Amino acid sequence: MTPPSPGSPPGTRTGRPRSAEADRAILDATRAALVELGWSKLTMGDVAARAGVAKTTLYRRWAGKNALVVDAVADLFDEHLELPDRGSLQADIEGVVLRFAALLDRPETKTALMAVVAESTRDEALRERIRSAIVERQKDLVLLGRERAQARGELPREEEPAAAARTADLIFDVIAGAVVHRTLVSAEPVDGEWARGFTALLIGGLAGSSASP
Amino acid sequence: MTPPSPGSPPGTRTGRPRSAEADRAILDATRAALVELGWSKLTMGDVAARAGVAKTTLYRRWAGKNALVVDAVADLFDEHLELPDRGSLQADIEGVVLRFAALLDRPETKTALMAVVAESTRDEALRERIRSAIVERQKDLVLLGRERAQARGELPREEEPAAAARTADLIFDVIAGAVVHRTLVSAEPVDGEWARGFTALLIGGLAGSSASP
DNA sequence: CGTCTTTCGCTACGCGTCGTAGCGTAACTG
DNA sequence: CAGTTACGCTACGACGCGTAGCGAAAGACG
Repeated sequence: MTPPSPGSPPGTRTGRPRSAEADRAILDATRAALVELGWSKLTMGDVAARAGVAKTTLYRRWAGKNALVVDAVADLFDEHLELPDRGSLQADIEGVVLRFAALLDRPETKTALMAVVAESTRDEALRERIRSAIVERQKDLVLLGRERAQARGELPREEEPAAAARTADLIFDVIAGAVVHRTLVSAEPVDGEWARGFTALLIGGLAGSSASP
Repeated sequence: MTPPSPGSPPGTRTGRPRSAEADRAILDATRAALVELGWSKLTMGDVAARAGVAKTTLYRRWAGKNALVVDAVADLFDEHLELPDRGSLQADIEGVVLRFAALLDRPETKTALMAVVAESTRDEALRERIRSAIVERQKDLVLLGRERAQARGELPREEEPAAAARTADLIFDVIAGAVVHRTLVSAEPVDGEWARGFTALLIGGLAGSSASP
């Protein structure tokens, strides 16, 4: 019924294998449809037609629009997973901010990310999927930058693991939240100037000197 | 055809007036439906049935789901528009953070806010409506707290208006963005402890002492 | 009071999307 | 070769959308 036989190498199934090309075509078509139509007007039938596959094929692989779009945009977040060491905390934060902003600036992600996050408030599985496929990867960049700063002595190390984790969560919420809010709610560009001002605020705080070059 | 006569007091039209009670019933029904069904499963027909009005009445007043939901949640944001002076910048920021968090914690706003923001990426009029009805009011609270802190001498005044506006925008994006991200993406509660840690970070910056009481 | 104007509830409709069922065919395994 | 799974295709019922048309109700105005 399900596996060919218990004990055979997992991933090796009998029968016709799924077309990897179809997968790629569907995800590409989904991103194209997001650009042209946006989240709300994207339909499964349209994606199927663009990808050159039958609508039933989509439903065999994804439960619906939510899951499909999450996978489609998650692909974009796979591309930039390295953070070059720019030598200072200030430069590293600016780098991760600008990189995250570049991803959010794409029309596919703009319209899709907030929509799936909105859906995730009522779908725990979807939230977990978003978390592992998108959020956690961005968070790793932030953690990496923090680690480097601590190695340089720019930031204090926290010994207690729980407190360190809380601080890391806080920093990530601040960075990601600010970039998302600036881009999607305020609808203003995250450019180099904004990144510099934000980084200065994050490092020095409100009490620090006003951020003017 | 359109106005009774050019020159008559605007807002005074002949004919049967619109029922204010129906307006209230519809918005109440919309919020109730958001709680029970969430954004994606909310339908105009269902809202009309809950409100005890005909579906056509909804369409006479709102263009569609987006506009209706924006007005429904905007009502919630009208309730808390004062910020008691707690005497210090730290306490004022914690106050505004907790207040904003309390609004976001409602199930109606959780599911609706991100959805309409997502739609607004493709609808300029909708974005403007969100901005004036929701975002700008929260921003005023932040500006008020900043003004008080400057009066107390806790924060420096910026003389150049353009720079001051940029800084204000930045601070607001950081505060609102962090709270939204914590609540909706990380899906963790914004409680007093988090508010204290966030405020300490915002005021003192990463370079400041680790925020441990 | 009667007339005019606008809103209201109601019914009915065409349209598009959803998600699934059923079938014959294609691809791969042993 | 037989067995198994994926695929394309068609068709279908269900449902929400947004609108049209109607008679009745509720105020404004003379």
